[in-house]
Amino acid sequence: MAKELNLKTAEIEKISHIDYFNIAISVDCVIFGYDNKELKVLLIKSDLEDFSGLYSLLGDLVRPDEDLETASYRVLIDRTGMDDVYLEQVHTFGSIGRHPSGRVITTAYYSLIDVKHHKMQLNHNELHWHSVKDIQRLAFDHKAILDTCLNRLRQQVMEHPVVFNLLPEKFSLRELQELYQAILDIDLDRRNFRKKIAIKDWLVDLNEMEDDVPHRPGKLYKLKPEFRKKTTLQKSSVRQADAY
Amino acid sequence: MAKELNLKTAEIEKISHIDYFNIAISVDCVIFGYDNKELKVLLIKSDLEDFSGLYSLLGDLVRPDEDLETASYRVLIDRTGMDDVYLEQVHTFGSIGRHPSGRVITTAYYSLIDVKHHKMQLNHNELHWHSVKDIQRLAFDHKAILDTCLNRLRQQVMEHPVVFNLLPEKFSLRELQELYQAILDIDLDRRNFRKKIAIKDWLVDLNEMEDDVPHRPGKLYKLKPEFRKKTTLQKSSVRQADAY
DNA sequence: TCAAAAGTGTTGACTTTACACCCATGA
DNA sequence: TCATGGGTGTAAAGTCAACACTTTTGA
Repeated sequence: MAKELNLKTAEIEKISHIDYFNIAISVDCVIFGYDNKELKVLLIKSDLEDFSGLYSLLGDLVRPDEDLETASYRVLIDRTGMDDVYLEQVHTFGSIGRHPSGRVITTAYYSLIDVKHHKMQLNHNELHWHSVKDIQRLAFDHKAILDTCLNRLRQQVMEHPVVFNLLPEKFSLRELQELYQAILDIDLDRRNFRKKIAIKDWLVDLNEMEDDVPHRPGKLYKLKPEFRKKTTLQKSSVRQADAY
Repeated sequence: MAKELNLKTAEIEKISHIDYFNIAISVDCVIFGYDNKELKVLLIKSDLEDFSGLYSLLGDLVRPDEDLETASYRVLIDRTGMDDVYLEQVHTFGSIGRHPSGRVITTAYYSLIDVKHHKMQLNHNELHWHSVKDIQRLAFDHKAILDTCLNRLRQQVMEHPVVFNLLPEKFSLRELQELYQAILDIDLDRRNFRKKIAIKDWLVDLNEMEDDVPHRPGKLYKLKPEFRKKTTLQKSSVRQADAY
């Protein structure tokens, strides 16, 4: 049994490739945003007949001359106009039957963007922000992809300063706490939350105040620049190894 | 700019696929073992000229009619003879230049096997166990893949009962502690370690003793069957979403 | 003056770490 | 009888969770 299956990586160059190039590879981006105290995700109406009425994530086939990350980054730029974006690979979904038109393996990324950013503009009328909590079904296996990415995001948020990519540059601690609550779908104690954030030492006090609230304004903060970490695009795959 | 790049997932079926099938997809398996108080990984000598003298991970191209997991599982069975194996996807490496013979995107899995298992047999004379600590360079980007997988394993180990896949069915607490120490590359306090393991309630006391040690024998334990979790093969990609 | 949120500390419960002695076995 | 590891508990430090009152502002 082992014999006929025994095909070494090192022999790739020696075999006929033909049979192996019947698989397409795509990227799908779970683009998270935050608005109105809710975690959102950017979806587009599927125009595949198999999924009529359903929404899907944003993705595209990977071109032979671009990295996976370049491809996801391209999708992001195309769809949102944003070009300095947090992007993280999560998982690759490769079931045989996952795409009705043929064999397509997809690598899922999630990204975090500020929906109010001045560069932000949706390029398609069927492109909309949806509340993550309300999503029941999506086209393809995109619901599973969304769930996987949401779980990964939840893992990250208390350990790493990533959620700031969802906020405008200046924000109050209340806004930050509401964001955490939206992502984790739990309530947090205000005093404990503030203590925890203070200990991390991620923030700079801007000595400015909110000015658009109908109650006592809070102080404004921003993320310390050294914690800003957007895409890993500029670096090689070795960088990916360091990411943990 | 957005126009010419604007290729929707949903349009895959409408375009000519030709250009997109110039990418091959492979899996690479970081097969961890444990022997002689050291964490090992199974490597094969590369027979690509570009990497002469270097070792590489075990991998293979994915066939158009098999899932990613099926492909890794096939590599595992072919190379080790083992057919009930812990397997977990870690990351997909897709840099343009990562493979000298062409564009190959690879999804990395790590797996944990008992090197002393009776079914275990290496099918190739250039296939050997290497101490993870001693590995400096590997062919392709395999060192980065190994590092990424090792980091993932280290993350998993204290939270989830996975390391038992590296041990024979019966083991002593000393063996278990030595294994954790080998994986994490740190020393652990014996009393604290035993307390921590006791709290997790993963183990069954077999009421048996070690009988091959030159000192006072320790009790033998096994993992409670409900924590045995090998491959996710039998389930669909939805399962992958649950994995977090 | 009311409503809303800002801002702020302490206590008790729990978790984590550091640490040492006697015991059982085989050589 | 010696060497090796088995087996066990406690105290101190640190972390986490629960909880309430006064202040500031805008309406």
